[in-house]
Amino acid sequence: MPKRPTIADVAQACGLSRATVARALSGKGYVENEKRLLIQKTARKIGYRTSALARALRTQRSASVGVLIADITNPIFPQIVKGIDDVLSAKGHTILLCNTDESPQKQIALASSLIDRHVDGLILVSQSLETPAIRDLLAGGPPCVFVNRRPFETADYVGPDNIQAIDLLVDHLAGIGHTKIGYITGTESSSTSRERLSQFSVALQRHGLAVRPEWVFPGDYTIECGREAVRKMSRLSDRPTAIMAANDFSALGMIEEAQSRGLSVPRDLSVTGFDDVLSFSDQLPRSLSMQGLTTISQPKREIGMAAAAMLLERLAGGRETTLQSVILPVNIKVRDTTAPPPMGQEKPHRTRRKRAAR
Amino acid sequence: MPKRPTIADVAQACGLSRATVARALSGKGYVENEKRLLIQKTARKIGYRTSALARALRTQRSASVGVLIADITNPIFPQIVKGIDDVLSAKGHTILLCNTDESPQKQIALASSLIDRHVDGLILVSQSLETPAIRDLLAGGPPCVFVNRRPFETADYVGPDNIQAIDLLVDHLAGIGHTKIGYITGTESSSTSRERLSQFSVALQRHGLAVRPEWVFPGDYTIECGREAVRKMSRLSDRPTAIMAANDFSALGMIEEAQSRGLSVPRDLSVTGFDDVLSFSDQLPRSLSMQGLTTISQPKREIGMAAAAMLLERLAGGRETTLQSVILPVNIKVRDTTAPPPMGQEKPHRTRRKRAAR
DNA sequence: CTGTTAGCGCATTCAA
DNA sequence: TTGAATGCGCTAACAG
Repeated sequence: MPKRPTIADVAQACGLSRATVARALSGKGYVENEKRLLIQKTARKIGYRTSALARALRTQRSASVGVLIADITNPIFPQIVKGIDDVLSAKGHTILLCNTDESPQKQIALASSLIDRHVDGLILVSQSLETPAIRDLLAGGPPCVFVNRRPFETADYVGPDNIQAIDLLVDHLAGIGHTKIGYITGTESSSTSRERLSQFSVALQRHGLAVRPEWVFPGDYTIECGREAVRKMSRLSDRPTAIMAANDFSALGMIEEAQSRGLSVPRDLSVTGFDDVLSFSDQLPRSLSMQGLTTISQPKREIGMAAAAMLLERLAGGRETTLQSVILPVNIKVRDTTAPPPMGQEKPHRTRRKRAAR
Repeated sequence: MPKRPTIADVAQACGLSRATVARALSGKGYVENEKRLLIQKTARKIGYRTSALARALRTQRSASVGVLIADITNPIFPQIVKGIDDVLSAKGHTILLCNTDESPQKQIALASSLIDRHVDGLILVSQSLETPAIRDLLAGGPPCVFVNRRPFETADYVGPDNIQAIDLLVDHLAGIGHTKIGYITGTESSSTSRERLSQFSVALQRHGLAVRPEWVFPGDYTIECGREAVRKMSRLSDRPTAIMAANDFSALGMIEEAQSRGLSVPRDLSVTGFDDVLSFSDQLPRSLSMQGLTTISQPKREIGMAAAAMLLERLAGGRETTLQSVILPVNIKVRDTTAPPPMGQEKPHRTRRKRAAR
């Protein structure tokens, strides 16, 4: 393994001092033009590559940022990462991407590792931060921006507008006549999940409806929890005519279980999702994609870009900059899994008022 | 921004020398047990974190490996990355993941950046390496393992068994009676794509069939190229009864365009894909997922794990270890898009011989 | 067992 | 404009 050339090697090859070479290569400081050219040429010739390690050690800046994601396998995350990547690489930062697998242990191990590597900043996507250990760690670490889940109020944050999202869904369902609306939650620990649930209640009230606790099914973003919810529901004597799921996977599970029990979606039961995970299907005709799921589509790439931009700002401005919070608007995709409730059971009625655009 | 504590700080707080502290913290070398405990405690107290930067600079090992992927947005890659991550993080390596977006410029920029950061190794997933620049760069860089595409023979490589895959597909189609089989290629520059195409020809011959150049449609892994292929095909007087696509997206494009022209898939035209991108749909009943695509499923996670394991071996053994190549077996998923050819046009016939399992 | 010393490769001050 | 000298934080001899 041939040792890689250093500044000293270039300097020697040129008969100049290391300092001069360093200046020539970094572009900072005065160097006679002719020598600069010579230096650059020989550097290239002998295959010199500047060591980001040594530079970072010296300058205390690594030009890298760490990104923690909860599950690389979930289709919404790559899109967010792409957004982050697009703005960060444009500014010369390298992103170190790590997958925490929703595990607090991995979370702390990876965050430590990134901090040890002197990342200039951290972007935490959908991290729950349940343990105090991780919070202490972050407190002593570089600036960090939270995406999708906000562990505490005083933190830079970017996320979709959950309030608006729930409103859109409830308005849609109530608008086509549903009065008996259920809900499947996400995991307890997710701030996002709590926020959505609480807005669910608010939105229902706006339509003169109340939350029925037995129609709120605990979930965890999996297909299985959707199935389970339908099983539970079918044991009830008074059943909802529509159920909103915390994400698309739960919604798919519901649809499956409902169908296997002879319930037709949306005729007997309307179902909504969240995330629009199968969004590539927009490129295909309806006939080809699976039954179109009525769902909320979040601006994934924009969320990533906003988070990256926020971090850059913080990196430039230091700790003093005031805390920020960017909430991005979402869209509802009304497709095939929602319809008016079964006749004779509910009468369609008009929405009391159209909610103002936000 | 409070400067982060260094070994010197811990040493001072303990009234010991830096060397002793270093030994205590790294666990190497002799340190009196009592002092070791004291050191560890104070280190924790003042929030000391060892600088991976300085250590890497000193030891010339960064305990990190760079992973380049072609498109983080394509569902097959996250799975591969997960496999890589699983074995690498278990060994204490951090993975630096970068997205080249299929762009040669990004590819070279990112590879440079990773090498500059002294990654111990590189895993290149589906990278084309068209430019000599990148090949020179890699030649001077750390050990690297190629996944899915192999730029040259003398390289560590992990990938799916393309030969077997094509055989499975052709055997399946020929087995149900097709004699007129077409093909949509992937991008020219991909070794994988070339390998598959060449095996396509071999497999056809084995069934006594010949490749018809006008039935080989150039493609680029997109939905659109699938549509285009069907358009071209429909201008032909003598048409294939089955077309194999280089990946699932092209296959979807074909199905769409075929249907919009009033052709029924699979009654009038059989279609196969490659990758099994919608594999999560296996968890759902057929009725819910989109029309089940007959396709090849590769062991994505295993591919990632094998690549990581190979790199680790190379890191341990040095350059001397003999070059390796791991080819992993694939599966065919026969679903709803393939059926015997239209009657009267082709007669079902028996496969000449069953190909031995590989 | 512990401390002293000397770099890893680079950026940066200060003199020349 | 250039060169000599210093140190970022750590590890690895080596000497005590």
